[in-house]
Amino acid sequence: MLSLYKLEIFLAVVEEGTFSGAAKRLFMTQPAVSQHIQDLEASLGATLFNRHKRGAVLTPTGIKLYEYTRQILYIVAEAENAVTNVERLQNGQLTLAATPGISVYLLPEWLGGFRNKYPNLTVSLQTGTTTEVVSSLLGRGADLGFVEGELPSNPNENVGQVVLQPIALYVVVGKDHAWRMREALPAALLHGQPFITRQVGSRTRTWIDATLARYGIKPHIVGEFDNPEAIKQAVLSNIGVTILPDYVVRHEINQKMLYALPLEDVKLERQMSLVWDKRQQFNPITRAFLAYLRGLFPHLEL
Amino acid sequence: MLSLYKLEIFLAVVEEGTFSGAAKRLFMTQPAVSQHIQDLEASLGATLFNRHKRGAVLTPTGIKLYEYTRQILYIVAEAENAVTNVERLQNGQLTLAATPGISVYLLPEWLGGFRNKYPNLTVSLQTGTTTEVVSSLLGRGADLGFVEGELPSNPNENVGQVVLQPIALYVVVGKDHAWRMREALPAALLHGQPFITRQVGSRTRTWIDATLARYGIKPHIVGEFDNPEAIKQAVLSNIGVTILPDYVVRHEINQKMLYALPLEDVKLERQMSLVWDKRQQFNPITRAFLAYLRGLFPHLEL
DNA sequence: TAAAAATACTCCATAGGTATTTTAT
DNA sequence: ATAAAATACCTATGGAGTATTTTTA
Repeated sequence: MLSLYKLEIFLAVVEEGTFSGAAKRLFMTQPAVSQHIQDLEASLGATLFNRHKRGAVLTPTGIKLYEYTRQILYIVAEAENAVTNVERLQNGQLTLAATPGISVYLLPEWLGGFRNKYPNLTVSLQTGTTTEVVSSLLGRGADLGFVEGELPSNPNENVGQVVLQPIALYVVVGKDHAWRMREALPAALLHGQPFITRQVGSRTRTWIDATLARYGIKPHIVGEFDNPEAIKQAVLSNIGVTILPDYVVRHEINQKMLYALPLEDVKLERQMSLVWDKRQQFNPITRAFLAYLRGLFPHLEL
Repeated sequence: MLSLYKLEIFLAVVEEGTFSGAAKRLFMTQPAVSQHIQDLEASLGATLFNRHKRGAVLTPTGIKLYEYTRQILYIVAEAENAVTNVERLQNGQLTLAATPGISVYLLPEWLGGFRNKYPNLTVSLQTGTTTEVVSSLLGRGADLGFVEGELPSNPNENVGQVVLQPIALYVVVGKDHAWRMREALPAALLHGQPFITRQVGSRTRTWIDATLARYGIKPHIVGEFDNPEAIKQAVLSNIGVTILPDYVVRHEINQKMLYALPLEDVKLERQMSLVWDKRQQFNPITRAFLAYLRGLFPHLEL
């Protein structure tokens, strides 16, 4: 008998174009994929792919099966959505991927409310760069992703994106810093300042560098870290100043341990977006999470 | 993830009304069925059946899943039909059920041609009474059935039937019998004759008894066997006469070892029918066999 | 020759069995 | 009391892994 699992693997091979690519997407090994496709071919008595050096090409029979497979997996997903009772699900899992700031400062709070509503579900959270978040989505590693700013430059047609909220960023200085009482700051003052920032390659770093460079400003980098928490600690230790989203330093500002100043002449604002894999339907748990998110972001129409 | 196998088991439970009934239909044990339904319920976080003394009753969620399941299994069957290459199938199996005469004298010949055309397929043949043939079909033990005469009196709405050909029956006598040279026989002569026939309970026995009784004829039963071959051997040994379909004794008549006479005043004719389980689609191999049968019985429109 | 797929093997998880207990009428 | 389902436990097959070879552009 045909099996949905084998059909999913078949679909992955079709979409990825190679057995090894499908294996990667499905987090399994290439021999396992080979085995399943061979099983399928044996149970149908037909060849599904012609194997070439640069990947696997569907035979006419394979094309027919592909059409049916899409229908079948679609209706199966619909059935699961219709009958899954998320509240009572004992072994359900939601996997989210997010960039470090969101992951550490925002998601835990949001998840608290969700976990409260659905105590049986397991929520797991992956932290990584925007690129890592996207590839986790496309590799089916994560159900939803949260990113700050733009997506990778080559826009991927398989990735859906919707803005959740703007993120205001501020220049953040320590409690003994000369600027601490200023209302706002002319951007030019940052030039040559001891500056703590994200590691090269991070999208946030690229964004800050580009934004300041547009005004001819180049701070003096004294520290590069891969997460906002480390940057905050460095500023607390008076190693230098930085630019961070408000939510990262909210607590320290209330405690008057840090001070956040807007720039007078440069608008420091990015967007926080929700991203997902457009190629597949949301599973019931993801849908429940989206419904919950709608409570936090009423404009969300997903 | 949902699995087609579990959905098939779910469907069987719905249709049979009890777990044990489903187990019987699927040729598995009741604990195995319980296990699968529990798995389904756990993976959906929902109860599918309310268990009562007299079987399992669908919950509202169960009803929804049942509707989807029918759709899903239907389209999966369609997909299999569309892409299965029967000729190349290495491990395909066709299971036929037939009553003893058909099974021994007709099917082997028909199957010869079929096996020749599809050498990779395994064909297996079950021999039993009409009732056994039908329950094998409904229990998914056999793909198609062949029966002589009518179906069991309580007509089963799940069983499809189509007549393949009429079966002419003759009085058969041994080579030393006084009647051997007659063209035809008045039925009355059978009264009190040493007669060999099928065992009580056989549909053929019932039919012969009823047909003769309608003319007030009651032969003297000297032998009861459960298959036509044994009856033929008994007639060859001059134990008595019998009534058999022509195809059973064709060879012996050519060899002048037996003689077949029609009755002058009673029409001895039954129908041979093909029967199947209307509740499910034919699988690809069964379809191939039906296509082949159409070559032998051109009027067959299945 | 290099990337992709197939093959060979080993190991473990799951599915199915038997035997038995629990449940509901 | 009895039929149905659940539970407990054991076994075996199938699916996945690693290591390696074969194929083909």
